[in-house]
Amino acid sequence: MVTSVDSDVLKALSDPLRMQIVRLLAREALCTTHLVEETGARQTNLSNHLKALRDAGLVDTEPCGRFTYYSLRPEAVEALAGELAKLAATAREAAGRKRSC
Amino acid sequence: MVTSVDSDVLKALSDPLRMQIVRLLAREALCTTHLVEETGARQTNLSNHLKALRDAGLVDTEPCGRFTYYSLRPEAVEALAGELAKLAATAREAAGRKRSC
DNA sequence: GTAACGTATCACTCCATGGTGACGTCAGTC
DNA sequence: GACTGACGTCACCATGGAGTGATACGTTAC
Repeated sequence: MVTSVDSDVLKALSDPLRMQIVRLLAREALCTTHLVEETGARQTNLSNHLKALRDAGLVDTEPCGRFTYYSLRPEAVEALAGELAKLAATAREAAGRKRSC
Repeated sequence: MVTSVDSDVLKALSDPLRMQIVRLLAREALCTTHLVEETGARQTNLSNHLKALRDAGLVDTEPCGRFTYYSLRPEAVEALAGELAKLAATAREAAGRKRSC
């Protein structure tokens, strides 16, 4: 498929809390403790969501002593943005086309 | 919030069947019958998903006799793509920044 | 008029997923 | 060594959402 638009990434981003995490990580790398402060969510809950983001390839982890730094992977977000832009372009040039019933 | 990245739109796109519908509609306007043929899903099921896409502002409807044509709204997809690109850009320029523990 | 067709809505079941507490593990401090 | 704090994993429960059949509504054909 040409425009495969990774469904896993979209799913990972479709949760409001995960989206909030991604927005925070876009500004600077943070460790779980910071995210607990910023979001008000429980550590366990965050750990689950961070695992989901990791599995989707959206964030990188970097252990630092007993802390773990999380950072956003710009290329993953860019890839998704590109796919969507391509989809929109396709829709624009197909505007008006309709299959007859 | 600057990068508000509409969570509803992401949620609407995060379902594989809905993503498939969007991809089909990007190429040409289709009515439910066509989508039933293309996807193999039940009419009721499709109607539900189309409602979700309508509510998210991703598709337009155009009644045509007893048929209803659905078409993708490029601007909705473009808006999302733009937000994500902006997010990726923020992440790129913040690369290396980390909050100390 | 009635029949047939395309589509939307409702009520329901079932499954996936989010949130939580208990617990385990690893690193640093004493 | 023991203790504490930072994270991750597991098992459980509750909720949301997907899929479905029955049904209602509007339009076209007869």
